[in-house]
Amino acid sequence: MLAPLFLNLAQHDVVSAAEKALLTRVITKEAQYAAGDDIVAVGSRPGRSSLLLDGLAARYKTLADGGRQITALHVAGDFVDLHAFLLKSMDHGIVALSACRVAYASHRDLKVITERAPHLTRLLWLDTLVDGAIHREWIVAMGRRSRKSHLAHLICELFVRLQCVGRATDNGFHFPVSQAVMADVLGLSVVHMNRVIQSLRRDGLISWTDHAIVILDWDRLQEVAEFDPTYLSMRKEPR
Amino acid sequence: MLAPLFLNLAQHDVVSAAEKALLTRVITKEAQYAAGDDIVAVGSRPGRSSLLLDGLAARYKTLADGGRQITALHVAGDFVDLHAFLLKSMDHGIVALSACRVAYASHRDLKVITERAPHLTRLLWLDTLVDGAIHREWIVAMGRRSRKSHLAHLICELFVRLQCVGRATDNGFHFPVSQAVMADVLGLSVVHMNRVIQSLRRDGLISWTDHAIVILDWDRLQEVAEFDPTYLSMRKEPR
DNA sequence: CGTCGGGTTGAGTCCATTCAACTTCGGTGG
DNA sequence: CCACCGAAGTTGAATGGACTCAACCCGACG
Repeated sequence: MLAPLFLNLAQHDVVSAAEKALLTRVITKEAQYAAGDDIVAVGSRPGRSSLLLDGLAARYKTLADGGRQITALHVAGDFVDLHAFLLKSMDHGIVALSACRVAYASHRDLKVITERAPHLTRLLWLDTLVDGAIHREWIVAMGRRSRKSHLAHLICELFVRLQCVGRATDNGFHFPVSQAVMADVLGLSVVHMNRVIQSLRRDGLISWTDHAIVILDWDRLQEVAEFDPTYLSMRKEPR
Repeated sequence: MLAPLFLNLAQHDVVSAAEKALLTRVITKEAQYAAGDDIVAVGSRPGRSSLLLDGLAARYKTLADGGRQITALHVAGDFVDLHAFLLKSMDHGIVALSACRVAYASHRDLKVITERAPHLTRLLWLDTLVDGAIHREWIVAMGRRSRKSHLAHLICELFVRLQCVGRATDNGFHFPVSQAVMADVLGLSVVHMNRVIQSLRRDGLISWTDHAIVILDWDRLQEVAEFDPTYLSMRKEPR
C-alpha cells in the first residue's frame, strides 16, 4: 500500500527495512475523496498528516475577491500536509483534483519517529524541503518565465515526479485536470490559459486531450522550459 | 551573538537553556560579506549552513536570458541555507543585499543534533517549514494579487519579521535595497516597480526614502495587502 | 567638473484580461 | 429517442496592465 511513498523517499536515500516497517506500523486508516473534496480544510489544526496513495491533489489559498491560487500539486507518494505536524495550523486548504486514496499518520507517532529514528526523521524533513525547492521553482516561473515556458516547465516537472512513483508512461501521463484549475496554478485567466496551452500544441511539443498529456518532443519541451531537475534532489546519497 | 536566532526560534516554542547552549557550541566562525557578495554559490555543496546575524540576504535563481528572480528575503536570525543540510546541492544562490555578518554550523554537527536533540531538531525543521509557508504566500501574491497589493504584502511581512528579531522601529525599518532588486523580487521591470512604489506612496500608505521604509497607515496597508500573519506561525506552543 | 548608479517620467507596443459568444460533449429527463 | 442542460473548451474584440526604449534628474564620488 505504501509503495509510492517508499519510491518517493528512496529517490533521495536508501530506506532500510526497519524504517519501512516503522512507517507501515504508523500509517493507517485509509480514506477516499472525490474530485473537489477538501482533504484538509484551511484554518484547521489536524492531529494527523495525510499521505496521498493515489490521485492528484492541490494546496490552495483563496483571496477576498474569490480568486484562488494553487501553490502546489501533489501526486501519489506525497505527504500532502506533513508540514502541519510542526506548523500546527493550516494556513491553506488541500483539495482533491481527482478521486484520491489517502492514508494517515498521527502527529503523536511522527513525534515518536523524531525521537527514535533520526535518519527517517531526516528523510521526512527532506521531503518537506523538496516541497520548498519546488515552491522556489514555481516562484521563478511565475516571476521571470514566459507563460509558455512556465507551462512547459510544469509539465516537465509533473512528468518526472510521476515517473518516479511509476505513474507515468514513456512519454506522457494521465492528467484529469480542467483548464480552469490550471489557470489557478499559473495565475492566469481561463481564456489566456487556453491560449498558452494551444501555443504549446501548435509548436508540436505536447498533445493534451481526453485528460491525458502526451509529450511529443521531450528535448524541445525541456529547452522551452529551461528545465533542470536538480531541484528535485533525485539522487540517492546519505542524508 | 546568537540573540536573533534565539528570538527567531522562540517565536514558535520555548527554547531550553540546554538547547541554547548546544547551538552556541555548534555555531561558530563568524564572517562578513559586503553587499553584492555571494554568501552561497549556486551549484555548490556546502558542508555547513549559514546563519545570518546581521544584514539582508536573498535567495535567487538566474535564467538563460540573464533574468534574475529572488525567491526569498532573509533577515537577522534566519538560517539562510539550512535546507542544504539535507538537500546537499544548492539549486540557487544566496547573495548579500547589504553588509552581512554570518556564522556557520557544520552539517556534521547538525546531524548530531538530529540524533541527540529531537526537540531542537523539530524547531530547526520548523524553521524550514516557515520558509516554505512564506514561499507559498509569495506564490499567491505573484499569481493572484495586484502588483500594488503584492508590494504591500511584502512590506507587511518584512515589518513583522523584522520586529520579531528586534530590527524594526514602531512604524518602519531600515531597508537598503534598490528598486532594481525589488523588481527581481516581484518579477517586474524596474520601470514598473517604480510606478507601483509610487502608487503606494500616493495613497499615503508608506514613505520610502533614504533606505528606510516608514509605514504611514498600518491598518490600510494590511487591508490593501490582505495581510494575515498566520502563515508565519508566530505562536508559542509545544512543537 | 564629469561620471555613474539610482530614481523618475513619457510614449509606444505587446501581453493578458474581461466580456461575450459559440461549440462540443456527456448526462438527464420528457 | 431526442430535446435540453451544464461543464469544458475555444474564439474574437476591446480594454487596461506591463514591457521596452528613451530621456532626464539628482546626489555621491573620483
